[in-house]
Amino acid sequence: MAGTQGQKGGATIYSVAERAGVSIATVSRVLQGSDKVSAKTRQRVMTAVEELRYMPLGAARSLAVRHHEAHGLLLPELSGPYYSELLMGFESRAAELGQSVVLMLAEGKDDVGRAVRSLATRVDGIALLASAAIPDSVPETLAGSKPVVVIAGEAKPDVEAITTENAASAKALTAHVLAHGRRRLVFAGDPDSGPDIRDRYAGFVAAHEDLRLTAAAPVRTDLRESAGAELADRVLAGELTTDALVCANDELALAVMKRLRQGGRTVPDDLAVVGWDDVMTARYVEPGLTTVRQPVRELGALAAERLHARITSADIVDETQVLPTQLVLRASCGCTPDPLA
Amino acid sequence: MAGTQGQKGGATIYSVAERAGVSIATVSRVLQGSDKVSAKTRQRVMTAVEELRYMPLGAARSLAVRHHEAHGLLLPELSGPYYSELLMGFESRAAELGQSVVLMLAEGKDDVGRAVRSLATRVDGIALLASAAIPDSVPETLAGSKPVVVIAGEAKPDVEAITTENAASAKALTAHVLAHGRRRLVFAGDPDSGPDIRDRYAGFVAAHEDLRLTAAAPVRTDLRESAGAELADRVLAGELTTDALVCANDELALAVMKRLRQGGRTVPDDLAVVGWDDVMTARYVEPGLTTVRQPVRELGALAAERLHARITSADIVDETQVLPTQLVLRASCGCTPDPLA
DNA sequence: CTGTTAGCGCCTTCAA
DNA sequence: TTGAAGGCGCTAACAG
Repeated sequence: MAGTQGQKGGATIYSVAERAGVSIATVSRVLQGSDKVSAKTRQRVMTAVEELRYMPLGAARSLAVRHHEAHGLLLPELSGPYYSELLMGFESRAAELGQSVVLMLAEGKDDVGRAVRSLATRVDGIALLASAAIPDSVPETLAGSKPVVVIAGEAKPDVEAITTENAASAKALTAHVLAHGRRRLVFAGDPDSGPDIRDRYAGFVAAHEDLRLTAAAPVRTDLRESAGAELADRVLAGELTTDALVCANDELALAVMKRLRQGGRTVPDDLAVVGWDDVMTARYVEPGLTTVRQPVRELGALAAERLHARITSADIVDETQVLPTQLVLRASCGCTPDPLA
Repeated sequence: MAGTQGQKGGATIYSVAERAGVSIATVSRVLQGSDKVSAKTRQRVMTAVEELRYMPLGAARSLAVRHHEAHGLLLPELSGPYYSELLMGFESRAAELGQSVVLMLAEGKDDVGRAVRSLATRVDGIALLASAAIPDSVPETLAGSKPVVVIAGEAKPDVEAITTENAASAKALTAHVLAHGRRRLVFAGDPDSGPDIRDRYAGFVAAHEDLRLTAAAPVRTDLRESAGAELADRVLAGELTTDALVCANDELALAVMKRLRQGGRTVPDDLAVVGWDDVMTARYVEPGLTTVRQPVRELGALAAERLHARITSADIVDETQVLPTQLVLRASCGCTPDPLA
C-alpha cells in the first residue's frame, strides 16, 4: 500500500492500479505489453494511466530489471563536424536499440576521471573517443567493471576498438602530393595526440619510403585555427621551408591556407595544402581543399552497436574493426579543379 | 542481508560493508562525504571500495533520493555549428550543476512523442528546441508532469522559454542592406518553420516599413545546401528578380553564393547576400559573409540553468529571457572588406 | 560515531 | 487471467 498518493511526485504504479481496480502486477503487465491480460482489463488500466498522466519512473524500472538501458558516450568536445556526425550516428543507432544516450564532454572538466566514474554509475556501458583530452587511465579503469568501446583508438584487454582507416589513406594522399612533383612535404599535427594522427603520420612516412625519400619530422601543433595561423606565419617568415603542407585535419589546413593567401602566397602554386575530414568549408574555399573523407556517422553507429553487443551478450570481438576512408581530390594539392564541382 | 554477493552485477553497498566490517549506512555516509565518520572507519571503507572496485548503482540512488540527477535535451539533429554549440553550453552548465545529460535527437525517429515520453521517464526535466521537427504537442504533453524549457521558442503555461534576439537584429541587418541602396530584397526561409525565423522575417518587414517600402513575400525554403542551390538557380534563370538575398541562415546563404558565382554572378555587385549564425565558413569565403552572430553557447548554458532552477525550486520566470545578438558586417552585403579581417 | 530499519517504484516469480 | 509478496541497491531518519 505504498505510494498510493503520488500527488507530489506524480502518479505511481500503485495509484494507477488503485484507480483501475487491479493489482500493480496487472498494471505492469499492461505496460509491458504482455498478452496475458484481458482486453477489458487492459482498457481499464490504460484509461487510468491516461487520466493520471502516469509516467513510470525509469530509476525504479532500472533497479528492478538491473539494466540502465542507457549508453554512455564520452567525447573531448563538439566543435567541428566530426564529433557531431559521430554523435548523430551513435544516438541514432542507440535509439534503434532502445537505449538512451548519456553524453559527457571532457572539455572544461578538471577531473575527467571522477566525472566518468559518475557516468559509469548510470549507464550499462561506455563508448569513448581516444584523445589526448581523455587520459588512458579512463578506459583502463572502466574496463572490467563496465563494457567499454574506444573509437579511433586501440584495443586493450577488455576494451574493444573501432576506427577508420588512417595509415593507408594517408599514404595514398601523400603519394598523390609527391606525384605532383613536390619534394619538401611537411606534416602538421602531433602524432602523439592520438592513434589516428600517429597513423596518418606513419602513412606520410611510408609514402616517402616507397620513393626512397626521407620524410621530415612532423611539425607538432594542435589542430585549432590559431595554430594554423601560427604555422603559416612560420612559413611566411621563412622559418619553415616547404612546398606542400599535409595537415592532420581540415580546420588546420584551412586556417593555414587563409593566412598564406593573406601573406601573398598562392595555393597550390607556391605551396600545396591538404587536410583531413572533408568538412563543409573544404568545398567552399578557393581552391577547394584536397582531403580525406571518413565515414564518421557510420563509425558512431558502429560504436553504439558494438557497445550494445558487449552489454547484452559477452560478444567479444578481438580484431578492431576498421572502416574505409576515401580520398577527395580538389585543387589545393595541385590538381586541376573540376569545373563542375 | 541482501545482495551480499554481487559477483555478477558487480559489488554492492552490502558487499563493501561486509568487507569493511561496518554497516551499509556507514558505507553510504563515507561515499556521500559525510564528516561524521571516523577517519579510520572511512579508510577501511575506502579500501574495501577499491578492492572490490565498487561502483554504486545510479538507479538505486535515484530511486532513494527521488531524483534522476539528469537533464533531458531534445534537439532536431546536430548538423552545423548551431546545435553543437548549444549542446556544449548545455552539457557544460549541467555538469557544473551535477546533472548528467541525456540527449535525444528527433531526426530519424518516426514517433518523437513516444521517444520523448520514454526520455521523460529517466530525467528530472527536459529542454527542447522549438522546431518544426519537434511537434508542439511534445512540450504541451510534458508540461505539468515535468519541468520544460523551450529554446528559441515561445513561453506557454508551465513552459518557460529562452531565446536569442531575432526581430531587432533582423531589422538592423535588413536596414543595413537597404542603406546600401538595394531595393528588391528577398527573404529566403520559411517563417512557419519556427518562431525564430518568423521573427527574422518580421524584422525584415519592419525595416521596409520604416522606409515606407513594401517587403516582398518570403521565399519559403528549407535551410539546406541543396535548397540554396535551387534558389540560386531560380535567380540565374530569371524567375526571381532581386538585388539582395536575406537568407535565414548561413548555410543557405553560402550555398546560394557558391552557385551564383558558378553561374557568373558577382556578389555583392550583382547581388548582395547575407545570412544568419556566423558559421566558420562565413569568414573563409570570398567575399566574407555578412551575418548575425548569436550567443549560442550561452543559450545552451542558460537552458540548463533555467531547467535546473525549475527542477529544484518552483522558481518560475514569466518573461522569456532574450539573449542579445550581434551584427557581423563583412563584404557580401556591399561593405568594403576590412583588409585585416 | 555507528547500526537498524523502512521505504523509493517497479518487475517477476509463485499461487490461485 | 489475476493477485500477493519478495526483492533490486541505496538513502535517510531514528536510535543507540
